[in-house]
Amino acid sequence: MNQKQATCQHKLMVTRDALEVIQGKWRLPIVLSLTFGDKRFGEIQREIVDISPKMLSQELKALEVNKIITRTVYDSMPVTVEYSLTPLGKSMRKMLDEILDWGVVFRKEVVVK
Amino acid sequence: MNQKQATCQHKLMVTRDALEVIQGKWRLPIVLSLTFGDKRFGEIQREIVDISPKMLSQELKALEVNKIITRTVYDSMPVTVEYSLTPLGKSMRKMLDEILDWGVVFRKEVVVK
DNA sequence: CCGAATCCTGTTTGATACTG
DNA sequence: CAGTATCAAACAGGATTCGG
Repeated sequence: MNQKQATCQHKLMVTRDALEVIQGKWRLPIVLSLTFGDKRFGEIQREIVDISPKMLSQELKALEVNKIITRTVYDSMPVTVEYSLTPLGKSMRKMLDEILDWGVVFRKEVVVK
Repeated sequence: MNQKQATCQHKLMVTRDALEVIQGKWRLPIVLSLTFGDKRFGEIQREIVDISPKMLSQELKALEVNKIITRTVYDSMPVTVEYSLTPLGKSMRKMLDEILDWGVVFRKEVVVK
């Protein structure tokens, strides 16, 4: 399936595409947090402790543009906004798991040593 | 093994560790390029077309510090410097594959559409 | 050939305060 | 609650020059 065109050049291209979404300090943490269930703005902010509302808002927008998450406004009083993963967002699961697994290895080998 | 402490908070921590290495425009591409075999500075530069020598040098150093790659100098004339993945670097393979796989999906769903 | 050193710029990120 | 506005700081990245 993806073993045709598996040249270094081709892989470099795909990596760049993926990096556009993955990149930055906050996007992966946000996606990760949403894998635990739909959340509201404030909930995410409380979970990712040191993110500013500005960054959160900005990164959520970027993720929405890239079709990773959806934003739903409930016209209650006060307004409630919920964020949830799209199918594409959910498809990041395996990747996320591998990153996590490697993070554990890296932590053991380098961070704590 | 990693299902104890698999809370959202714990995962967020590990993600941050991994992100420190993964982050930036060039690190993953560099590591990817080295999965195809040991390479010299110039070879990497020719493969990752639009990287400047400064960035390449800088990112190679960072990867070395994090024990992802090793730098070997051969005292030939002129000097030759070879970069290769450490075992830790090689352990990124699965993660890299998943990122690649997801990159393909993302490209199909968003980039080209 | 393999970089190091310097300088410079624009983008990213952050702190803080404020609004519907 | 769910953001926006503003201003400042940090950093990534590029251009150029230089050396062993």
